[in-house]
Amino acid sequence: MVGCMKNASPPRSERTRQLIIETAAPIFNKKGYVGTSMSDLTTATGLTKGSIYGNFKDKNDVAMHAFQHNIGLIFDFFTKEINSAATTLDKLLAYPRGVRKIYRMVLAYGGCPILNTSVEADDTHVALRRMAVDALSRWKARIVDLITCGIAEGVIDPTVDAPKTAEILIALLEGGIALSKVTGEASYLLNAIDMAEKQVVGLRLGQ
Amino acid sequence: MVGCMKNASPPRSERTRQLIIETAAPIFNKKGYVGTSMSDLTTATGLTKGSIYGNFKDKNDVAMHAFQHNIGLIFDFFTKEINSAATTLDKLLAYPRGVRKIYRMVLAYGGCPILNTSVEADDTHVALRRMAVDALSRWKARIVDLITCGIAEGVIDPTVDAPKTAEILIALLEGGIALSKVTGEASYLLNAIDMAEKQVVGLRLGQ
DNA sequence: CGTTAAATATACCGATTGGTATATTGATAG
DNA sequence: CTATCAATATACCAATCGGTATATTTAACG
Repeated sequence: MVGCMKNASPPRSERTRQLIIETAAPIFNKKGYVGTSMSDLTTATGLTKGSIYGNFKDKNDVAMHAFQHNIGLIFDFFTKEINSAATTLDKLLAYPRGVRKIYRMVLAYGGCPILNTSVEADDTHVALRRMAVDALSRWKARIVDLITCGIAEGVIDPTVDAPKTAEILIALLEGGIALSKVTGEASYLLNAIDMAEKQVVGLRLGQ
Repeated sequence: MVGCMKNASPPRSERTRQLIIETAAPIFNKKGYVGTSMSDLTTATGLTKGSIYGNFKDKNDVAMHAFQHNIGLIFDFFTKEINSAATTLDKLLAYPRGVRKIYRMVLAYGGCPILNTSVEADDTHVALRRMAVDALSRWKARIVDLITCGIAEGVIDPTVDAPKTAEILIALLEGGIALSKVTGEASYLLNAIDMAEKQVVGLRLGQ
């Protein structure tokens, strides 16, 4: 039986699941799906294959939960940044400024999970690829919504192409992260952030 | 003995080397280094492992030559585009416009080899990573040179930050390619190209 | 033609892969 | 304390990995 569970601490299996996910998340992000082996995960977690396969169906299952975890971290961070911004323009600026705030951590974490998964996920990783695409479209939708909101408020030029602006901002930030990661030079990302910021400020109505 | 070789057709081994490199190049670009197996290469080339290992030291050796081949294709293309441009500004515009000209081919090829290698190459692929960084720095240097040239000619605003502009252009194009590849939507790249073009035009002296 | 050496194919190696069946552990309920 | 069952560990599987030693083919030369 599952027992009463008394609302106390989470069940043991749930804690190991979380341990596995949180341990696997940065590993998958750095080494990729094919580059990460189950033994990488047993070594890092201190668990055995029996424990991992008792909590997850297979490697793909672990990878997908790890990716969801990574996406959750990012979205939670930016949600907080956006919520603590007063104006619509500041909410939009939360993206470049948020990246600037945590870019060291992001690079140490292996770069952006969305782009990393996007680049690696060929046709053999359909599920992972779709998750990356979903995360991207949610991100884009948020930016578009903010721009639309800014237009409605009369603070953003109504002739602005919101989807186009969103895609450019995402391309700038994702490209900057990847290039700074590989070169070890922060300037790629920092310059891309500056450009993104300038782009957002340029949306303002009446110059 | 190696014979006279009479300057006729290239030696047989050189032809198989080229076959292996040209066959392996798009495979490595799509599936990555760890994602590509030697049996992938034997299947695709129709050769056997004996033949491949007779012409290359190991998998790394094949991958590096394949990467160099990919980089060569790109650099040759843009060199032609730049050389056929009349003015310095048109030479700079050759980058975004060149990408627009061949973006379908690039996406079908698996995206940009530089970014793909950059994202996958962690600390276990030091040599590949360095090749990607080298390609990036050569690309950046070319853009900086063109901007410097434009300033000297008096056609580009001398207050322009050349390295910063170069890094932004690269981030835009690389980000756009990766995002369009994973989403299947060309708009990411096309919008990034538009932005890059606008950025170059904005370098002009006296608006 | 036959010789020779280079180029390719075959057959195999140990190590590691993802995955599973089973044994062992550990906490909980009675 | 004991029985129970979920949770974890152990031991093993076939398949594939990168790589090599050797056999076979191929082509140029005298």
